[in-house]
Amino acid sequence: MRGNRLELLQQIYDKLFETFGPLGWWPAETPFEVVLGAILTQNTAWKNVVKAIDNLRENNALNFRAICDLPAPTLAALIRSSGFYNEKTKKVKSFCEHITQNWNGSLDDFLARDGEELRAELLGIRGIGPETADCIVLYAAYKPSFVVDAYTYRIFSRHGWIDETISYDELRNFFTEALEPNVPFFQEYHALLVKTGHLFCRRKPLCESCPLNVFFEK
DNA sequence: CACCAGGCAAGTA
DNA sequence: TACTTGCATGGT
Repeated sequence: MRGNRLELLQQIYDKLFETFGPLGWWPAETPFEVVLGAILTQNTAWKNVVKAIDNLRENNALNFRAICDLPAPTLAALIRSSGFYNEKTKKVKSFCEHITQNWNGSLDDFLARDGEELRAELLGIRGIGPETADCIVLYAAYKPSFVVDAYTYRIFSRHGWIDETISYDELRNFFTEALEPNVPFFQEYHALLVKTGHLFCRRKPLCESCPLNVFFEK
């Protein structure tokens, strides 16, 4: 595949969208649900997160105030299925405390700011690393912040498009330096990469039927 | 049975 | 700065 990076990234997107799209991420009803899901899915299969979210909903706890008021052990029990439940309880609580103490409890105000400022502030909260921060900026605040994850590394390094040892921010820059910032486009691109990784980039035999294999030829 | 999932932080050298 | 380890359930 020759040509510049923008061309390559656009062609990859087009191929994946033609195959799987549109996926309509993030699967959530509210920005707060996006935040919860982004934390709960850290190193965890999404299927197990859905159970936790459903549990919260059934207990009328799927909202900011309820999560703030729930005792930690109770919250931990409700999100048990998502794994690392003690750690994740602390993370969810620390996020809520941050909003309460710094934004008078207004998640809307917190999310309404400039994307880069928001990202930096998110990274200062215990339990929110670069991927979780970018998910919140992109899917909860609707600001263009490209999300990179383990599948992005695998897909792009196995094709020889990047060195697998580059940092998160370097891989993120690989996309944002070439692409025009566009929220729906970034949202769908990340979803398509996760879908592709999930289906074809787990074990090697599966790679044979990956739609991106056409890019190995030219 | 082993291995992995839509990471992150803390500890070590 | 660059590794390593703990966190933990549930699916394949």
